[in-house]
Amino acid sequence: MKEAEALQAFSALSGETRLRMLRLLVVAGEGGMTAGDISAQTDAAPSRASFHLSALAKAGLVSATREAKQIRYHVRFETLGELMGYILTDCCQNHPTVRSCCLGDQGC
Amino acid sequence: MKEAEALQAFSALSGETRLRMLRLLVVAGEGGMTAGDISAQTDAAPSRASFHLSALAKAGLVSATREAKQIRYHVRFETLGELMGYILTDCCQNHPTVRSCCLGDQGC
DNA sequence: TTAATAATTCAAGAATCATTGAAATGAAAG
DNA sequence: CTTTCATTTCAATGATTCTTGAATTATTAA
Repeated sequence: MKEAEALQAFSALSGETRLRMLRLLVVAGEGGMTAGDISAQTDAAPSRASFHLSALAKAGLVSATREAKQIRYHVRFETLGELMGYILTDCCQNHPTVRSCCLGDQGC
Repeated sequence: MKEAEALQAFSALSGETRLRMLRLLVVAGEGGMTAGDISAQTDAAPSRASFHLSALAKAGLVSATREAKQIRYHVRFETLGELMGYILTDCCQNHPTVRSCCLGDQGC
């Protein structure tokens, strides 16, 4: 991940509504969620939801696929992993204090 | 780390100047850097550097200590580790794809 | 084709953030 | 005590970003 992409990802994650949307999509898992469901569950008007979802999509944090009349969104864990890698390696040069976040529950 | 702190951190990292400042401080290591050095090495006027450094400090990503006439800044790896933990655990629920970023060079 | 539904795009104004230069603060030296 | 140096704070302007509602596109059904 390049600096420009990381900046875009940080920017996309730095809004309350967008972070909540992403977390909703994480909980939704494989099934994802439609734009309408996301709009409803975040109390954001459709145009506002669409605006924020497209910011997340532009940053590669979510993907969108049309499904009949609706558009279904999925979280893209790959990009989140790359962002983690950027922070850990490019930004923090693998500093052990940062790296220690990896020592959680299910090890690695 | 709470959501509000994570948002503040993402916000602090979502600017080119601030990300560059943080990376400078990572490279500087234990010694840290003075506000003047950071200002000079980023081509940012002193007031501008001060503005961005205080945003980083407010997010807990850097610390500041006065040293005679100068103020020395250090990166706070702890906060960066907590941010990584937030993304991995709170945000992504330890999803293996995100977790795989931990499998780099010096293992864990 | 027409109507209905789901979502996006657009335009306007509101709100927030960044930049600049000048003034103020804090610390050391003469 | 005054001056100088390093940095921050302040105020004004400029630039982005966010929000809202209306108009538009895309899809399906009647």
